[in-house]
Amino acid sequence: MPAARTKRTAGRPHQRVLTRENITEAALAVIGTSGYGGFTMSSLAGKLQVAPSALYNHASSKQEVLRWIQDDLMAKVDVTGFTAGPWEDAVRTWARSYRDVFVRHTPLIPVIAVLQVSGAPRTLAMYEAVTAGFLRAGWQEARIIPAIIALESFIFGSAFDAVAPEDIFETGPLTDESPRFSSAVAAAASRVGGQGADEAFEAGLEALVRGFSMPRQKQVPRQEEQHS
Amino acid sequence: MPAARTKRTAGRPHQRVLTRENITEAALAVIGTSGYGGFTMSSLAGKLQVAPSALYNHASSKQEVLRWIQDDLMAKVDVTGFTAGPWEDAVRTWARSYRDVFVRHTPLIPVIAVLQVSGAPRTLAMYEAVTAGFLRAGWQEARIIPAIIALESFIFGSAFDAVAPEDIFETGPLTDESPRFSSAVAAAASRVGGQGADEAFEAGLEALVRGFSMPRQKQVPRQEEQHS
DNA sequence: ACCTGAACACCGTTCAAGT
DNA sequence: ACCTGAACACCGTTCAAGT
Repeated sequence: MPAARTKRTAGRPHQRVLTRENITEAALAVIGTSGYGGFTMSSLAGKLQVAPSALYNHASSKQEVLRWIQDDLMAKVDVTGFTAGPWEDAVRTWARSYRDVFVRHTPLIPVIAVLQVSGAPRTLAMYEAVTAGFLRAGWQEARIIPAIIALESFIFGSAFDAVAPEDIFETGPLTDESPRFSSAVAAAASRVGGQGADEAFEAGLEALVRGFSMPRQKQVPRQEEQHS
Repeated sequence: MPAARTKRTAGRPHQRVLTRENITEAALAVIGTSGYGGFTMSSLAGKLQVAPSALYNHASSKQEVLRWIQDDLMAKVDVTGFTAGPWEDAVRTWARSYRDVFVRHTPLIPVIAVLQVSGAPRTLAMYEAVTAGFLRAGWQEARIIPAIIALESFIFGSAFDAVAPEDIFETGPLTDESPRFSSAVAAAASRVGGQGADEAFEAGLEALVRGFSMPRQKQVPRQEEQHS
């Protein structure tokens, strides 16, 4: 790594260190090694080898840096399923990758919920791809946004759940006071397969996909052919 | 024996100020007026008219106070539907009140996700009531916990969504780059009814209820009639 | 046993001063 | 134009000293 860090890098034009891209990249590096607890403006500045105050010439606040990270991560969400194949499969692929991306970034979820899409191009691109897939599957236009929001709510909540300790439902000394719940926890834990959070996510995803793909009418329908 | 005023004295027993109940109550008062941004150990101590350091004789950390609040709020969630009537209605009542309670307390959601039920008696009582309702509806025991977790994930995510500004989906100058999404946003916004978040919540809740109440046809052996 | 006040080790952010 | 270093107004938490 060359000592002279800013000026003339092998004939290339002058490169600035503190760009949005560099800051975002450095932030992700800090978070990757130290987590969000270790992500401070000071640690970020240290990674970039500048004084903390220098960051404020390029980002208006730590919150803005978090928004940059958020939009960056959104590009990693897999929307390829929405261009071909059944809607159900596309939603499953999208939802799983969406959750996987944000499981490691749960502190961003409160940021996402407030994020204005107008300033987040990659987030917007994701929504466009998802909407296109819903239209392609024949969805009525006015129903698409509520459905996307509902799916996202489930995905964000599931990301939180995925980082919870495995034993949060162990009732310990209070088992006698919650016999049915304790028994249900034991029954769920004894099943094979991976983590409890994954099973819950898959169960909920399946319920949502089925619930949304059912013909809508007021009564709970009898079992019926859902889609060709 | 000198005036032992600590316990069991006739007349007016000495009342301690800094009990778990008092601290929780004061914390809720501070949050009610100043929000979570204004909720600090200092402001909490001010409300109780003690020095901040005094709190640490009764709570090990701010995080513990947050856990107390969380368990306190859980008692407000309506589980009455699970004792009588159809499972679908009980879930709807429960989910709506659960979301309503935590919409004003979204900063607690990361706390809840990690909360050990063994130290949260009211949280445990809620789970016991919900589990009893699922059993009453004929649910297979091993499926109950994943379904509850999935519903909770949706509820927590929806609580975040409910506090988002209404215009987060306005595409502004980027409308041309996301024509289908922008059009869908406009179509959803033009509908009657309350807020977009409420419509999304109801749509997702309905999908989940339907999806979970459908007979499962795929991998699992046949299931008995769940509800009459 | 429980409270006070000072202190500690941090935060994010601002700003005059430099180049 | 952009960085530095000091400073500001906070945090949560600890602890010796008091009663």
